[in-house]
Amino acid sequence: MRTLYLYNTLTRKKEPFEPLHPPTVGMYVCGPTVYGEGHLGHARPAITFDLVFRYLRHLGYKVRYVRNITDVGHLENDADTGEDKIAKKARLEQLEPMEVAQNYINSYHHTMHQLNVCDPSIEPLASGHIIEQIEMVEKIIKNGYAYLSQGSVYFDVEKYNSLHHYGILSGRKLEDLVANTRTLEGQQEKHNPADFALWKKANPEHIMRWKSPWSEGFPGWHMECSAMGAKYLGLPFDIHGGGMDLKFPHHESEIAQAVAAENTQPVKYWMHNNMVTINGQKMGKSLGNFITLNEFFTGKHPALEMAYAPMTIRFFILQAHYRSELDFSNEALQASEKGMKRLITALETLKNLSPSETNQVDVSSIKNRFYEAINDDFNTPVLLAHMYDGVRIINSIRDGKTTIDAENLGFLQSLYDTFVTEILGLHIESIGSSGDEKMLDKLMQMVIELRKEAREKKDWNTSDKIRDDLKKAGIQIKDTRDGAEWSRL
RNA sequence: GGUGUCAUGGCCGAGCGGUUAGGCAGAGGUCUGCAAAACCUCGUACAGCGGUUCGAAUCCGCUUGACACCUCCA
Repeated sequence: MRTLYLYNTLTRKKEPFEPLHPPTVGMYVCGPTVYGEGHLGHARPAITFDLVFRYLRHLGYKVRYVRNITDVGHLENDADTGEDKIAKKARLEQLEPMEVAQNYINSYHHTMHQLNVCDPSIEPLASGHIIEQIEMVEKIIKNGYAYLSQGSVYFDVEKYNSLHHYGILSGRKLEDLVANTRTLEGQQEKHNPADFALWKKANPEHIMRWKSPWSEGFPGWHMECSAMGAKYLGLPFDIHGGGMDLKFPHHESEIAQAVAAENTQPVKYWMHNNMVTINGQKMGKSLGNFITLNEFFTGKHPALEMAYAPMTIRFFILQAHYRSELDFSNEALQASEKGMKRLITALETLKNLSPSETNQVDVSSIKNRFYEAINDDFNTPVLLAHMYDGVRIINSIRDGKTTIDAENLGFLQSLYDTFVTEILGLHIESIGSSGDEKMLDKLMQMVIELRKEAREKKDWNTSDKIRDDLKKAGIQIKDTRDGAEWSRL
C-alpha cells in the first residue's frame, strides 16, 4: 500500500499526506447554513469528505472530523437591512429562529443518513460558540489587526497584507480586490473596502443578537469556522475542506484570522470539492436552480424523470472526481443507477462463488490498482473502473472460464467488501438481514417453489400469472439456469 | 476588469509524452416455453490553428467557447 496523495489548494499540487500528529488526524469541513432544504449541491462535499473520513480511518488513523452547522451570522444580500439569514426566514414563517434552524438541522441529518454519510465526530453550532468567537476577535484586536467602528469590528486587511499575504489561498492581490467591491451596508464604516466584519452591530429589528464588548450583535461571516476549528482541533490542524465557492472570501479570511490571532497558518492541507451544475450552470441557492435531495428521492420535481434512490445519488457523485464539475442530467443519473446495480449484482455473485484447486486470478494486483487509484487524490472514477474490471473477472469465474483458489477467493471477497461497504460507503439495502427481509425471502422461496411446480407441468398460465402479479407488486422474477431468483424492481 | 478551472466518441466521465480507461446507451451473440434479467463481444474520441518531439488527448503559444470566484452560497 503506497502513500496517500492529496491535492492541496494552498500549494496547488498533490502532496503526500503526512499528519501533524500521527496517528491522529484533525479534519474540519464547512457544513450547511440551515435556512433551507438540503439540495444536490450539499451532497457533494458531504459525500466527498465522508469518503476522506472513511478512508483515513481505513488507513488506521484516529480521525476527529468536525463539520459545523451555520445557524447565525450570514448576511442576506438582497436585504438592505443586513439582517441575519435565519432571522429573515424566521420572520417569514412566524417561527423562532432556533426553531427554523432545528427544523433544517433535523432534515439535513435525515438526508445525510439516507445517503449513508457518517456522522462527524463533532458537529458544532455557530450559535453555541459565540463566546469563543468573541475571544478570538479580542485577540485579533489586541494584535492590531482589527478596529472598532460604530459598534462593529472590522478586520484590517491592508495592515494584514503589509505583513502577510492576503490572497495566499485564492491567488488574489489586494490591489485587485480594492478596485472591485460592491457597495453594501456598513461600507462607510470600513477603512478599506476589502475589510470584512469580525463582529457586526445588530440593527434594532434584528432578532438574533448577543452581547459583546463592542455592541449587541452577531459574529462576522468567517469567525465561526476559525473559532470552532481552533477550539476542537487546535492550530494548526491537518485538513480543512469545503466547496470551491468558499475559497474566497470565506477560507481566505479564515487563514487571515488565524494568522492574526495565533500567528500560525491554521491548516496544512486545504481541500475543495467542485460544484454540481445543472445545464452547465452551478446549482445554487441564490440561482434558484437547485433540486432538493428529497425531491430526488421522491422524484417530485419537474426536471426529474423518475425518483432516484439515495445510493444512486451517492454513486453518481463518486463516479466523478471531486475536483471536477459534475453536471446533473436524468440520463447521467440513470446510467449511474444501472452501473451501480451491475456492480452490486457482481458482489452477490462473488459471495456465492466456489473455489477451484487452481488459480488464475492475481488478486494482489487488483488490490494494488484499487489502492493506487484512491491514493491518487481520491480518484474514485478510476477506482470504479478497476472495480468493473474485477466484475468481468468475477463473472468469468462464475461461468467457469476462470479459476480461483480458496485463498484468493477469500482475499477478493474481503477486498470488494472493504471497498464497497467500508470505503465507498455504498449501502446494499436490498439484501439487508432485518427480520422483515428474512420473512419476505422465505415467502418468496415458497412462491418460487409453487411456480416451479407449475412450470414443471408446463402450466405456463399459472407460471406467468405469478410472475406478472409479482411484478405489479414490485418484485422481479428472473429465471436463471440454477432456478428462479427474485429482486425488488 | 482581476483570479482560477475546463473543453475527450450519442450521453456521463478518467487520462499528466508511447500500451484497452470505465459506465450508460446502441449493435451482435449466449441462455430461455415466452419474457425479463444476467453474461460475452464490438466503437477508436480527444474544440481549432501553429509549435516542441522519433512520437502529443497529454508539453508550449495563439484562437474560439464554457464555467467558477471576486456578494450570502456546498
